[in-house]
Amino acid sequence: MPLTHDRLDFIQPTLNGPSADLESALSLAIHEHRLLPGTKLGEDELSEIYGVSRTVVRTALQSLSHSQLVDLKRNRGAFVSQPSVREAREVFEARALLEPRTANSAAERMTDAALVRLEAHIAAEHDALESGEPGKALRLSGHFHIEISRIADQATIAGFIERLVARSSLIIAIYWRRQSALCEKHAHHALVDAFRRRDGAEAEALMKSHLLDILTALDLREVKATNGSLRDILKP
Amino acid sequence: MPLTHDRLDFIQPTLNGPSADLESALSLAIHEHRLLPGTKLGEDELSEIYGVSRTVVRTALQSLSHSQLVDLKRNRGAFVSQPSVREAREVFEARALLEPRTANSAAERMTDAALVRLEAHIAAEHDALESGEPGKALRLSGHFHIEISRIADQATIAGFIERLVARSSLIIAIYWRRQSALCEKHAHHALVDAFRRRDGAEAEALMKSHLLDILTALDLREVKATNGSLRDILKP
DNA sequence: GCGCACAATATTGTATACAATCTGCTGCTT
DNA sequence: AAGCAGCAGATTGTATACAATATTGTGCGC
Repeated sequence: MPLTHDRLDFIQPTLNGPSADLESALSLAIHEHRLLPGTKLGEDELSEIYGVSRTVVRTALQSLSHSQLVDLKRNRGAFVSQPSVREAREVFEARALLEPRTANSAAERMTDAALVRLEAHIAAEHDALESGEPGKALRLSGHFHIEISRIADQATIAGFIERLVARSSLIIAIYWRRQSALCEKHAHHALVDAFRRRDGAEAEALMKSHLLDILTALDLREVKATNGSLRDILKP
Repeated sequence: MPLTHDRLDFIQPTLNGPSADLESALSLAIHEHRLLPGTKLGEDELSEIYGVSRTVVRTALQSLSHSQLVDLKRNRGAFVSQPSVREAREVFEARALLEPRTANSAAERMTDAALVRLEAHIAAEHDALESGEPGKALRLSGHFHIEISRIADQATIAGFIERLVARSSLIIAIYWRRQSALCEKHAHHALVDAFRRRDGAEAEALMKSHLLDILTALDLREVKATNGSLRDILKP
């Protein structure tokens, strides 16, 4: 029986060294919107907090910058990324291109075990919402998409989707409009239903409209109250 | 009048520090098949060759590992990646998914300046072949695809394609069968012709068959004379 | 002679020290 | 008072030293 998807799903404990742990911790915080776009991530600061040397902090930050979660500016430091409106649109265009087809493939290759995993995943999302952890719920709902892409069994494309989901989390942090409630629960449930019926076409359509729903719930106008970084939005 | 595309097109001189330079140099060598998959990249070795400290070597290697050009094994070292047959198929499936549509977009947004760039690019490929630099020609022909994706003006997808092209270079290094000549010249020329006519549908079709041509010219069977790494192909 | 254990060597991982660069302030000049 | 020069502080970039780990070589026992 699968565990509820907790942080263990994100963090693979110390096998790749301390820097991977720190990277996971920061990634988690960003995905849960505890670290907001624009926040500066000082090296000394982090090295003190986590009790490691700047060397490993540096490694982790570089890694995060490659996955586009943080922006590394030479001689200036590391900042949580702030995708522009343009990038936001591009990310969701790319997702609309990749994910529906991937959902279709996933439906074809769906196994009972995978179905159970997805259902447990949705349950965990629900629990997180109930227990007043919206950040965790948001992270899980993003991870739901990653889980699907993995079931589709195309590691390369799954990797791209993982990047896109990560970037989407930042986009949501910046451009989400408060009034529209984040009710992915229904959409995810409908997807699982389609998967259960191995209905690829339906899953594809559902995923497509689901992504569109998210996109239209965004308020894609420049600079929503940037905290932290400053000056970068005024420069050119 | 655009310069012939030389290494300057790959290397943006020291603005991001020595590690970016080293990364570019290694990336270039890998793309030109002077460094073959499986080759070990020792840190001391590189630091001596390029006259920099291991710190910057390390940074460069990490960067390359994130773009999947090198494989970083904890406590073992860095090796030029060796994509498996399965990965090879996935990469070309992903390319078949992304690039034809991207070529279509590129045709729509094609400008005269961009056309000139592409033509110069093909000329450079030709020159490289003529002057007995097949590695350089191969690298350029890969970069041709990246150039197109940039013209399509979708940075996110262009980034994905760049990764795929890089990985394709490794795949070709491993699985290319000698007998089939690499005659991309004709395909690239046909693509430019379609672009010149702003014929998106034609460009899309051409790109699709072009990718298929490359894929079918590969000999996708496990382990073609792996040099270097060993043991990893015998382990499980 | 073969196989295993242990030591020697080499290579990577981490921490720390020093250098380079940027930021922000002070105080002078106009 | 506004603006610029230059200095002080802080932060990042780089190099080096040390620790941990894996690989290789040697010798002992069988």
